[in-house]
Amino acid sequence: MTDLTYQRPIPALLTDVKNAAVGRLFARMGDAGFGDVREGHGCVFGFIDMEHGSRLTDLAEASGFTKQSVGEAVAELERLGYLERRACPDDGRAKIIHLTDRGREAALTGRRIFAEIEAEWAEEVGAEAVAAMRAAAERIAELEGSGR
Amino acid sequence: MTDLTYQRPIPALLTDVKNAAVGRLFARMGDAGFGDVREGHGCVFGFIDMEHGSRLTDLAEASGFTKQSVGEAVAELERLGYLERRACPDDGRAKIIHLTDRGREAALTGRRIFAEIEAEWAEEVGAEAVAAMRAAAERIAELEGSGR
DNA sequence: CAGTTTGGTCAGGTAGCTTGACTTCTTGGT
DNA sequence: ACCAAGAAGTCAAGCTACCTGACCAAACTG
Repeated sequence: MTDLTYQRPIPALLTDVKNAAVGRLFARMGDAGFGDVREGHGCVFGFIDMEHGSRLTDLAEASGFTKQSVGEAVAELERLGYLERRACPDDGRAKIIHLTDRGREAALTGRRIFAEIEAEWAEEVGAEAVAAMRAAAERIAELEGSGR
Repeated sequence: MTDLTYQRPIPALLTDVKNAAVGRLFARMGDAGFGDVREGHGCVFGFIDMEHGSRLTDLAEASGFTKQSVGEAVAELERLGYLERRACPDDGRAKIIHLTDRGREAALTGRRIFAEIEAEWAEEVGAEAVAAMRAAAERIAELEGSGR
């Protein structure tokens, strides 16, 4: 703290900010009546096609997790009433994962809360700063992602 | 990707950027001959007093992990030759954790690599953008940290 | 209509943390 | 001077969120 030349390591810094966001998110999800949604469910809520549903494989591909991991999240969310799995009419192997009404409500609530969090950060440290952080992060993530 | 109104969730975004940094860090640590250093060792390297050493409890406090977790990292790093635990002259319960020469070398190498990574990002997306990202992240982390 | 690929599931394993219980030593009140 | 309370560190056990590997059934491919 007293060493002016010391730069906080970037992973620790980003993790702190992430945890701050996650903490706020789930606190408010709980307040909104979605206390049973966990962080690991993000691979579903974050990537599912809210209109037409998605396949497990596509959620796995998009989220970067394995089919098994996403499958477990889906199974739990189905048990909790956020999802339904329906047979795919075009492919006897596949199932289409659909949000239920409650699931749609939860997904929209989550998005709303994320927007709120960024808005609050904007009040606290300046809108330009938050926008700049997001923009830089998006560009870096994109660059690194394409290099994989 | 095609939905222009969709904002990538901030935790996923920050995690991607963090993982990009971590990936580069450990690849280069390996190249530099420190292939046995793992991410979990950051709670030591990131917070240890390089001159006078640190106590386990202080590392735990500073890093935000439990004493047990930090203790395990310290034990492993001691086995690997990066640290030494010496009895504390002022307190018979405590031990002072010191970096060995090799440990100091590793710590400095890590810091150098972090600086390199940010410099590379600066080339790719602009120095102002990276600086803005860091500045915003630091302010947010500080605000959230103080509210705990 | 065989051979390969793909969607999804089942089983088992592991890394990286946690909480809880404990020992040893220090500290502060009386 | 003593004893209660607290702090430093360790041991044991457990949990969570992932992973890899093996597999089945259905679908494409020639």
